[in-house]
Amino acid sequence: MTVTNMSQNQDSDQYDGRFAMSPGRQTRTLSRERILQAAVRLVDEQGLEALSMRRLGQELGVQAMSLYNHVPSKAALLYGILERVLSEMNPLYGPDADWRERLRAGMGAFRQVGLAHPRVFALNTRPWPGAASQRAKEDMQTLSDAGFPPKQSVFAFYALVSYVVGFVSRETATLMRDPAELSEGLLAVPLELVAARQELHDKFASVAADNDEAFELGLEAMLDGLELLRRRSET
Amino acid sequence: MTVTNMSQNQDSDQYDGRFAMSPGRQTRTLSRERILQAAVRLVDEQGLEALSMRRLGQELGVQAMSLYNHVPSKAALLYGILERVLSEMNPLYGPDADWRERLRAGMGAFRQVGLAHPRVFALNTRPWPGAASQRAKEDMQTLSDAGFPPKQSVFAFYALVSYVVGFVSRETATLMRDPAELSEGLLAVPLELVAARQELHDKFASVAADNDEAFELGLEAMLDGLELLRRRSET
DNA sequence: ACCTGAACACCGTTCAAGT
DNA sequence: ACCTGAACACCGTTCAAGT
Repeated sequence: MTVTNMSQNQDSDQYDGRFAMSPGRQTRTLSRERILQAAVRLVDEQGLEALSMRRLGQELGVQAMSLYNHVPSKAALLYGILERVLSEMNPLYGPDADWRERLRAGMGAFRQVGLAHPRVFALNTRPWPGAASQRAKEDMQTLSDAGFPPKQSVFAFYALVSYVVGFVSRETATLMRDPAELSEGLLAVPLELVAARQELHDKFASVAADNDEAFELGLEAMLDGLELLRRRSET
Repeated sequence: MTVTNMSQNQDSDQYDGRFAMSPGRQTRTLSRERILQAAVRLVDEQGLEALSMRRLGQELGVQAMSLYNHVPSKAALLYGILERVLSEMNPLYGPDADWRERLRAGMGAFRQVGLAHPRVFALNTRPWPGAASQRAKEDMQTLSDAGFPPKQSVFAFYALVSYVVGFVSRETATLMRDPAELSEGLLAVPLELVAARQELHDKFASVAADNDEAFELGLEAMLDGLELLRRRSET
């Protein structure tokens, strides 16, 4: 508001502009990495609706337009977020695990990243980025090695991954939904329906609670079903 | 701008405002029903991103703000769209169909509405509206009648519906995606990844094509797995 | 009761300009 | 090479005003 010149001499010791930098924390220089990191944090904390270029810039102590020097568009940013999050997948199984153990681990790892980043999970309808499609290839290979014919290896993988995607998308959607939001917020579900759902939920109170158990039941059922299929196609 | 009184007499015969009404087709009066109908059509044709209050108003030959006389918010509008589309579900099975046939029909009907309205399907992470949650109850009852213990009836239903949701959301997402959009449009998938995917797709060319077959394989596997479970819990 | 126009506080992105 | 400010063409929604 007062003097604005003398920008390039730094003889004054009190201020070098570093500290006067507005609410955001602009200390290190901007980079794709730093932007994605901040974006994931913002979405984790405030949800996808809260992510705008302006808001993200602010978070990084920078003008919105500066982001475009490192990221071509918001769409690319979203894709980068998905990529970053899915690359956290880390299925654990021993070297001599059978196909069921391997696929169980793979699907479990996928669910875990969903639970770790529930508000990011909605992005998963995009084509899978590198890390995830690498995982897909591995799993299909596992199925193939286990004796599934080529076509069935693909279909069996689709079957498992469809189940997990569906399960986790319901799970994360409910995790993110506080009851208040249900009736008036983003969703605007009519009130009588909220009541009806409440009733249905009370009815199965303890039941609906245990997502882990529900997840495993479905996963094991699918694995059992696929095992039947595998045996049937063994010569 | 000129005279503004004489509002309640209607002696002028030339114009009653009906024909001077701007590009849109404002013939019948506005109503929630008419709005939802236009909204579904707009989303079916142009996608969810194209649906804005202003655009929808224009489609109906009316100012955006007029919509708020019949619909409380855009969120409510979206929910209405989902409701309307999901109410099209119509599973067909004979009166003496067993649980597998019933569930197969139920899940098939769900997939069909997804295929009929691929661009609407993304809304399905919202809590299910009346028609769909009625269907859910029916299916859980079927499972219960077939001998599944109460808890397993719920979980088995979740398992099936999770599979279908996951499958159809991948299916509709790919249906909606033209290759051009992949690399530059909304998705902004990096080019080398597009190539990699192309390669993977070519590898399984004829395979990936047949979604119907893939869907049935997974569904039957799940049903088989659940049948094993059911038999196991029959005393 | 229903429709409108102007306004508010936002968006993503382009572009010319600064350093 | 990277950052900025102003501008453009949009958003959803409030509110006072018209009929």
